[in-house]
Amino acid sequence: MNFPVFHHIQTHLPEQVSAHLQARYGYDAPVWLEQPADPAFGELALTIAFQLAKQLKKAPRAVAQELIDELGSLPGVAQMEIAGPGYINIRLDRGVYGSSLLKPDERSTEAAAGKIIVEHTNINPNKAAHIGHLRNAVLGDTFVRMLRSTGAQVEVQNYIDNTGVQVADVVAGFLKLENKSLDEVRVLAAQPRFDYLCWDLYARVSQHFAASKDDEKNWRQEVLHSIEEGSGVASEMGHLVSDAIVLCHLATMARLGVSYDVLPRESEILHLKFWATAFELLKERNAIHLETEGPKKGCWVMAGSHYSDEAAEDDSKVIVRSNGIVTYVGKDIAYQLWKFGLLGKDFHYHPLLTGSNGHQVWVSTDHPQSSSAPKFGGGSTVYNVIDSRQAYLQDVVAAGLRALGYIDQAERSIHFSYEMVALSPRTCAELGIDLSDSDKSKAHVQVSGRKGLGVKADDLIDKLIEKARVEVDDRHPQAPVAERQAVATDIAIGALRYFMLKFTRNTVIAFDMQEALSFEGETGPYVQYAAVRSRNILRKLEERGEKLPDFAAVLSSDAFGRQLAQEDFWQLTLAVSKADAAVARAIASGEPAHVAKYAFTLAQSFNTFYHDYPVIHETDPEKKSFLLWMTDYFRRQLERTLDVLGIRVPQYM
RNA sequence: GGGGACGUAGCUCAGCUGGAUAGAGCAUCUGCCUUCUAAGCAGAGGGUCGCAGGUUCGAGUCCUGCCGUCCCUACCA
Repeated sequence: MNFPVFHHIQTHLPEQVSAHLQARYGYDAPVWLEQPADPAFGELALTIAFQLAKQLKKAPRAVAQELIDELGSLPGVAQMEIAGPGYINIRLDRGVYGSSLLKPDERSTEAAAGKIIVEHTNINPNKAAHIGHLRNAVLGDTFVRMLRSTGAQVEVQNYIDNTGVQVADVVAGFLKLENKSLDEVRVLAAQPRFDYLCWDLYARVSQHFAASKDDEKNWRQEVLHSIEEGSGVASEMGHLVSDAIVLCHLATMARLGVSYDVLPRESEILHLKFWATAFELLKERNAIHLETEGPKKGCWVMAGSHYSDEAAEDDSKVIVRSNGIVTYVGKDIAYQLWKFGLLGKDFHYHPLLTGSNGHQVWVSTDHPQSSSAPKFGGGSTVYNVIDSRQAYLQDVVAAGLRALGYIDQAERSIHFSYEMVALSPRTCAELGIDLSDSDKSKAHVQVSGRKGLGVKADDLIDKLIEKARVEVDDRHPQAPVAERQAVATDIAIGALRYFMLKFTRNTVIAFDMQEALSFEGETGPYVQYAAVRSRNILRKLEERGEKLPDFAAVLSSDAFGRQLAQEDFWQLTLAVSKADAAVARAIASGEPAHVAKYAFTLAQSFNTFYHDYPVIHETDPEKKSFLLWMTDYFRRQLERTLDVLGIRVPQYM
């Protein structure tokens, strides 16, 4: 028998019950265990008697009784009892449960189902990152951490659209509005916060083009063409700008502990003819067709029936424009094919930079390199972390795979969607943003790069650190400055990451500065504080010349039975042991918010425990050992869970 | 017009495949720092789960209709 940690019980107990039902009644539906609302009802509950009662035409309570009698004793279970109209409440053996927690963590050995690719961040490299991008990166990075914590093999990709209109517009701005030469831009790009400069320039260019005449729009097209073809001054400047801004973005994300394995770039998708290859495939297998009449005459389009059951007959998505230029979706289909290893082509790579943790980031190039990069792409499942507004385009991409006959891969192309981050009216006012009357009446206001409307990621991080620093200085005026700054940074990042994770994905966040700057209540710092406190107890113990006992030697199953007979100890232990179950559930539902929620309730449990039991001053030896074990167990689980959330535990708080 | 998401406490949000008395945080109010740090703890008030039907032993959760909010519906990305 395996040891009965909660997650294990929750997954294996139903299997045993299910097997029994199959053998006894020929009943074949899945069996689920529930967690009763009231802890007094036990740890787990079966509601299967209700369904079974209907089939057997017996009273639910009678069926429940029959089940209890026939199931006999199950491992780790102390007793089962009937409650209410026919619930079967399950009480676990507390002594066995507690002592099983002393055994070292056993990593799940579930068969690795191939490589999982997670694509996230994907910021247009033409301006500074804003809070919306932070939500994307933090969600993606946390999901990656969740998957990796279960032993899965995960590759993180950050797609760089370095040849699109957004980069082109900034280049147009430098050339046309600013009359800058290549060398002048090169100097600017080497300066700090070049991304801020481009943020402002992009907003100005967008306003300019919005009000401009047609001849200027033609000129704008020329810049875009030059960049797509990869020749001319505009193209060179495009690379200069986008390469510099990518580095800005990586630096911003590194502040949050977000890193990547590989940066596939659009310029290589074009120059290495990924699209040309995909185009041939799509034509060959009739996934797209050439429109011969109507408004889309001369375009290669995908019929609406490929990507939507609801599509009208004339619905179609343009993949190649009548001027021969492929759309973004077309390039994305080629990219998605490559991710699954279905394109028959690969990028060349060169090392871009090495993170502070020694992690190597690679970027695509179009020329063979001497250095040997790992094998990228060829995943078995692909998660694209992209905001929900692009659901339609993601459907088209998956439909492309399906139309090519890659049904399984289309199924495994998962749009990990999330709602946008908007701004609260109050925060807009604080930022000095003038709102139109229609915006003023709304609950939140959309950020807009074109309007330069938004909160820059680095500004927010700076502000958070500043605020945290005030609190740290207040509490630890004697500590070295560098140390206080490091602590303030950990707290600020913890607050930010937690804030981005506490909402479920399809909730629109109305970003409010005041709310985001809070360090109390359901926040990252609250959880960090619990972890710090647990460490403090153990540190204080050492300062007193004591050390942690050998728990396995001191705490027998009987000892656990005695201590866990106390109801609050039992409830706390249960709560702490549910970390794996929480992560498993969060992966199944695709909701990192569930892990955040668990971390918070875990911290709440610890703070209650901390308040109620002075661990170090306990005089009863067995109880003291137990309390120390609880403290240490809390600490480990808090640290593990925070690690999954990408939140560091500060030295002190 | 078509497609999608949402509507839960004053505010911001959870609510796991339909289960037992609908939960947090913030805000408001009342207590608790000579104790392992009060970024904390204990407690109080606050709900026709948008409205109306339906399915079910059981509905915040599933179905239908209505009302309201938001997003998408480009030869932009």
